[in-house]
Amino acid sequence: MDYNFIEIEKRWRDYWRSNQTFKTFDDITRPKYYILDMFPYPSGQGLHVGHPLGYIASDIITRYKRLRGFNVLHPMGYDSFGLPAEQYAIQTGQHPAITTSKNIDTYRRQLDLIGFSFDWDREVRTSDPEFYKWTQWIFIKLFDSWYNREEDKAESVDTLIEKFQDSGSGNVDAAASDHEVFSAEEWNGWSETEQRNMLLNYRLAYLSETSVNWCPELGTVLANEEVKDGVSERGDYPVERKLMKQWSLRVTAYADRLLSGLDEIDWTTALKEMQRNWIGRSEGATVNFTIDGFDETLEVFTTRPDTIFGATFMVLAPEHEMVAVITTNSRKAEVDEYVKLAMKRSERDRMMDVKSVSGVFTGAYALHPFSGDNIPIWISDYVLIGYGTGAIMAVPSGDQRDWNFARHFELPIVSIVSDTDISEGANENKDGVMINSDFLNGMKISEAISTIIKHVEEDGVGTAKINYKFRDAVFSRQRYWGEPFPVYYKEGTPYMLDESELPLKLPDVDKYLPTEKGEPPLARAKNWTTKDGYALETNTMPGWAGSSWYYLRYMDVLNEDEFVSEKALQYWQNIDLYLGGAEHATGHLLYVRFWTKFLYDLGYIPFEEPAKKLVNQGMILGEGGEKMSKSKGNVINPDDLITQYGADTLRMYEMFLGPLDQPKPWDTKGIEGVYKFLRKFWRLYHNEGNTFTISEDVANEAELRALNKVIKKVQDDIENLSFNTSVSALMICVNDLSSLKCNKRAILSDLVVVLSPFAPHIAEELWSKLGNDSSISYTSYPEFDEQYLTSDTYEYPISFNGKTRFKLSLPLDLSKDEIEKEVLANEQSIKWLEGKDPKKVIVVERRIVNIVL
RNA sequence: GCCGAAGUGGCGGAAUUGGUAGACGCGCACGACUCAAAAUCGUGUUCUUUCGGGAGUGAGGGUUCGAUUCCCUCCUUCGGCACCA
Repeated sequence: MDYNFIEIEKRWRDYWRSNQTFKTFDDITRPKYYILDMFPYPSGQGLHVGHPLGYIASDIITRYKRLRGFNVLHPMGYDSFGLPAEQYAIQTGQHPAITTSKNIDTYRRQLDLIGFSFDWDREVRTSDPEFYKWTQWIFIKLFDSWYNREEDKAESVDTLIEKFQDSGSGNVDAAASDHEVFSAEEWNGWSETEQRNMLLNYRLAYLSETSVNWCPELGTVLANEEVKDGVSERGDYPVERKLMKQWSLRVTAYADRLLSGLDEIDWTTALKEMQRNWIGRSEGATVNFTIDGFDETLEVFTTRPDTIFGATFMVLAPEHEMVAVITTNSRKAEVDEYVKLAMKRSERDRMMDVKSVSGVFTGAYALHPFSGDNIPIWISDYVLIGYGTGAIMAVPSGDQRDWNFARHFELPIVSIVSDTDISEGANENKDGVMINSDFLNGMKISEAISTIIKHVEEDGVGTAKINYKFRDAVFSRQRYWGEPFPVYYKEGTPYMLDESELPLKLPDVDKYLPTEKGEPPLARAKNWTTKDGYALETNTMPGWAGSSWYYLRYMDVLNEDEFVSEKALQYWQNIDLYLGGAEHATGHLLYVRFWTKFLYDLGYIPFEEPAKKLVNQGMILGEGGEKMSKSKGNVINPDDLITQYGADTLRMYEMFLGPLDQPKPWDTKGIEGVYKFLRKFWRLYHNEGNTFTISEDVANEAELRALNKVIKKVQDDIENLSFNTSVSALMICVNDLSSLKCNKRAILSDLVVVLSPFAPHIAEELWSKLGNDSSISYTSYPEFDEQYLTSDTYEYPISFNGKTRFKLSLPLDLSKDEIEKEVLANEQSIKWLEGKDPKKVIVVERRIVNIVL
């Protein structure tokens, strides 16, 4: 075999390892570039060809940037806590740490085979106590912080306690679960437990009884983004709503900054839109309706307060706390039954069945704050407890869902906008002027909105309000294989461990299952208490805890005193380019932004966004165009391809398949083309006998043109992440040089550098054969010479009425008139002119000549 | 239903600011080398044609000397969200 990739690739893998070629230092004399791949969860299946796609792209950029003189941070690690290892542990009794470490070894072996230039000395594993020590540390910081809305940043709870001590809660503007007004005297009179319980309303990590997504099959709660179509993302098990005491993170405090920050970063519009939709900001107002015969009021949120005179009934979510209070005796049986039914229905059923209208009248009436009319209060599951206040004022003329409900139960529909037909459906557009609306009559809708808000606020019945769709993130999991919380309980009140006691390591348990009483697996651990005998938290953190800050740890992975040093942060800053799958749009990528902003607020890091630029690589599909999966049996393993063709071929072929960010089907046959290219490349440097043969002759014009073209094309393409076209450009260049029979050092020495980011093993081999002693990785990318990219003639396409008919080579220094004259005088033009006079001749220099007849 | 991305040969795809549509590769066909095969090399390959041409970038319209590229309407596929008041 002429090009012996097996031998070559092994040689350079060994060389890179023994010479620590890719070890990265904090060299402040050179500009930095931080490029990161989303780290993988090390599953038992190992890698398929889809996984390394992003890693190959990032490795090409890394190697290119090194050639450009950048000090590149390009690390890799493992998101090594997670459900599959735990499920396996439940089945086999094997400790998840053992399975995980075995899987990591497989991943590492596979990654090494592909020739990535990671600095493995900086590897992180989220399940390593030396790593999760700092995850726990950040959790403590979250617990010890509150969000000061006046300053628009997180602060230590000490400042909040001071405010409470000095002047109570009245003047505090905080992100809170439940903001009660109390005086300094009241605060100072409370016991420590009472004070701490009150503070939980403000802490950024807090314990509360919340309605959660409970998955009985997995035995744990799930975050909203871990639930898809009412079933768990992992395993497709049904999910139900359940009230449980859970740790949550107050991510909603950052809603506005998470939104506005999107304008500052170079992420795809699709991804930004997903985050915007997920956060779901909407402007409107809350309005309080008094309930006939009760002291309590019903608060509703509406984005269309202008439609208030069209409100002919109210609807509460079945779970709403007022339902039990206001229901009249005569309606009680029916309401109870409806509530019971609604609670029993799974999320999934509820979603499946959005069309049908159902609901029950409570027997109670609210008073319209302006008209004073009695309006009936109904309950229905089309109103969600989790959004707004869990109650709405129903305006059937303006909202289709309310209209459907009104029609079904024969409730009145009052038109409130002029010239609208509401006989067949609600009018949801915002044209026209208000009617039947008392003091709003005659106003346009935008004017009516601001007017009514003013009224509502003056009358003290409501206030302008911004509402968000997304909720605080539930942060507890009833699982074993996750970070233990650094939390213990004194009489039911949570306390944080001292930092000196971190990491709080995962204890051993006899089984990885919940206890008979239904407690999480950690409750099985012996002596799961503090030194003083206080019970430790038995929940663990969710999978996304470690990934919310891991990118910081790479900068300073061995630091035992801090999660990352200021010095490392000052040099490396945030990620210049982050590559990963779009499936993390509303999970990881929202939380990592949240933690980054939080750490910024506390002054621990000097930037507010984790990644300046982010690219989603498209999925590689099976040969038939469907997702690759074990169950479909269409998984392509990179190891086999590397054995058959070599890693350099695999790398180039994955790039050649198509644009990085688009999904594309795998076609194993196509890899031959890239393999042939590398062999042809090899032969440029070798004679028929496969002996390295290089000429010292001076390069000619044609050879220099081919070389300079590829130098420019590849550098432009890498900057634009257009790797498929740079592979083409390299193929064209090699085809040209082969026809020119070029084996001159003057050309081939630069060419191998251009190829090296893509196919590093063969490049190193030829580089060393060219007589270089050190790795090609740290040489310089060649500069192209403009003079070989331009020419003094241009082959003009000559078109008639926009259709190209022939080509004519003309000197570039001709004027437009001269070009026109030349073209019209040409004998082929005469034929196409058919004796007619051209109406117009368009000459675009260096582009085209178009003759209009 | 709403939001986002994308539709180009038999296939993956190229055409970076409106200027030669189909680069590069796969596949296919034919040829060279060979006893033969593999490998390699060469030639051809959008469709159609009466060999002059004609048509052609999801469909239909528009702007323009000129549109894969810009505008409008629609269709399809993929991804996300989904009773969000």
